[in-house]
Amino acid sequence: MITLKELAKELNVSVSTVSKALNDSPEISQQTIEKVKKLASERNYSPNKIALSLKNNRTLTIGVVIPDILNRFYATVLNGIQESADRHGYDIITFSTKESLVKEMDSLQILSRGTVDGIIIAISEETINKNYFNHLKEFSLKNIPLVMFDRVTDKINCDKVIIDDFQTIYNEVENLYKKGRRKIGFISTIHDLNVGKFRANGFRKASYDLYGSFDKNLILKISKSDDKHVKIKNFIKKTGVDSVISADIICGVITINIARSLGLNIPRQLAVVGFGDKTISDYSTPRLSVIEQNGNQIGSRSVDLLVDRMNSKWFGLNKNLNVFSTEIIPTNSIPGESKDNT
Amino acid sequence: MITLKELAKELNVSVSTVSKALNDSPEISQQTIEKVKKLASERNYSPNKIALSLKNNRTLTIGVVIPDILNRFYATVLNGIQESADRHGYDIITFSTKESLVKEMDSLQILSRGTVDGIIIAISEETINKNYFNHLKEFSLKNIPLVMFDRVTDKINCDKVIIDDFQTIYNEVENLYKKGRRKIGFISTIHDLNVGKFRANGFRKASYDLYGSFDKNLILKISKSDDKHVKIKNFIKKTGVDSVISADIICGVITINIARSLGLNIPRQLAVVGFGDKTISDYSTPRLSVIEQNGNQIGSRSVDLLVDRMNSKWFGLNKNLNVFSTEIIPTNSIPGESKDNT
DNA sequence: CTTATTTTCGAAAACGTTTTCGAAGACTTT
DNA sequence: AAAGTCTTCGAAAACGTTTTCGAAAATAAG
Repeated sequence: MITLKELAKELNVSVSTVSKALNDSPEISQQTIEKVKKLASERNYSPNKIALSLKNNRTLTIGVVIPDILNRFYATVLNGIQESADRHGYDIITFSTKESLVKEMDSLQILSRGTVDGIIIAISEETINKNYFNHLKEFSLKNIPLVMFDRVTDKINCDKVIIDDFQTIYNEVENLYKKGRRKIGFISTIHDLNVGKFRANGFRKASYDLYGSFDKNLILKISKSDDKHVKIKNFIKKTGVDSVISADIICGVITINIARSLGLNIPRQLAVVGFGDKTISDYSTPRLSVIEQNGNQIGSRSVDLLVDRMNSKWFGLNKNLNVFSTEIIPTNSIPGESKDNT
Repeated sequence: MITLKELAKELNVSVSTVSKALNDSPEISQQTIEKVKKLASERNYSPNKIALSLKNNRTLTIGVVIPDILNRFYATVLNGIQESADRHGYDIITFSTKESLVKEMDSLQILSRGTVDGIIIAISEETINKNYFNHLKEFSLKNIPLVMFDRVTDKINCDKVIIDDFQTIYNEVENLYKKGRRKIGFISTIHDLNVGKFRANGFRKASYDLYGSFDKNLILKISKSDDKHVKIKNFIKKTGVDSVISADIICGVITINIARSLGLNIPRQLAVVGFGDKTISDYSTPRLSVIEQNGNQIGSRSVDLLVDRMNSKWFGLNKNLNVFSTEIIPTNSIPGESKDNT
């Protein structure tokens, strides 16, 4: 790493001259500017980012905290964050909390030590369950901009980016109903998460609105220790559903496979649709129709909101810093062959 | 962000006293140490990481450059890197190059500006194809430790972590042969990558060794624009294979689905095994038997090697800095029901 | 030829730490 | 009481930048 000082010594000028020359300051003569730039490029000098950060009190780095990087949805969001951060000239430093509150607190602690200009976070499952948010509140105090996505909480005042879980499922139920489905089932492995509850509520409300009643046997809750294959098979056989909505990524595919091994025709005898992403649908024959949460867009919008807020913090745009927005990203319906396409 | 200076002013002592007190220096009396620590914890002071980095010429940060974060294998490696870096007290800053040489160069350029102590990288597809590695060579010159994994090249001298693609496939062919399979097929969507070639070579060599000959029709190369379902279906029908090895993650699952829709019994009439990871096997019925590249371990070992090298650079352990090691991580065979288990 | 103005550069401070070294005060030892 | 030894602290430098301000040199004006 070559420094300004070394360049200066070699050229017999002062450090300040070198700095100004490289920044095309009018204080410096064209002649020396060229001389300096020539040597700088020979030695391929580029300014030390750490020193700049210290001087400017800006790191041009965003901290990202997600519950699990192996979860494809969060990987997609991270991808969107990367792209957008890149566009805005920010680097990102990532933490994966493994759904643990302690790890989340540790990560935030590290990030609060001056390494980042702002933070994007989806809180962990444990954090939600324990209803503990003090570690997040401190950021508001420290005046470090914060954006939450997907896993959010009312307890914290900040910009948020979410999808409308309730409405999405509601619409999907309605959709299936319109196609003549009269026994719609709902499978979920995430009923203890907020988003899981919202989705289940959407299902429940739609059932009431459409049928005038709601049969709770049509909801299948699967926990981590359960054997998914067995529970789903029993569910299909016992309830005799003619369609199934899966609240999570994997169960949709499994349902298709099981239904076929039970000799059911898809989608004629059983329509299947589930949350997921495009690639997942490749894993089943016929391809699963998926409701896609646009992870890339969620990530990208989170960065936009964060950058906005950081800018108004530094450059004092006339924005009211106490008004926070919650942005709802629409879901996409990706048609496969596992339900009736119009 | 409260600073030493502010604490010092409030306590009417010098900055150096505060610093020493917080670090339990014997120069400072117990009395003032306690006084300082009390106020520091009240204000929950923690030292600014940027300032420390500048002072110590150490950032305690590792740069990670991967081809695509949406590729589950790389996400898994990243996960392993995270965990191990965490254990060693390092943060990580990530770049996803989208298989682009330019993005790779940009990322490395940023990382060379003093933000990281070392770099872990899997080079992009374009980089391999264009055979261009100058941007990597500069790091050896700048004396920034570098570790490559998975996508590596002989052109660069550094520590490397890989799996033995050739031998893994070779063994798998042998395995199937021992179970009585006599028409073993090989499906690949990655034949233009190094690892893809190694795997194909393993297949070819094993065929020669076992059959004494090699039928090139038993290799199916699928490119990005192809319809996987169609090509695989034709392949199965035309060749009449009794077993299939998939060189990539997804084709194994698809093959199972297609075979079943063709009425083939799995594994009796067609055994299927493919590269992938545990979770992927859930997507098929019967569950796919997978050859798992231990991404977590690859990531974790990469960090270990890097930390070793950084330590010997700073603390000058007697290690010879010009001797580099290449570590081979074994693959795991995760039994599903899609091939004959012993 | 003197004075005013511009051009061109350098010294120093600042960002937040840690560390070296010197100094003042307290306490021991004769 | 004088000299020596600890104990306890502060000033200053350093890490690599940028920026402010002042000064010297060069040019222009009188």
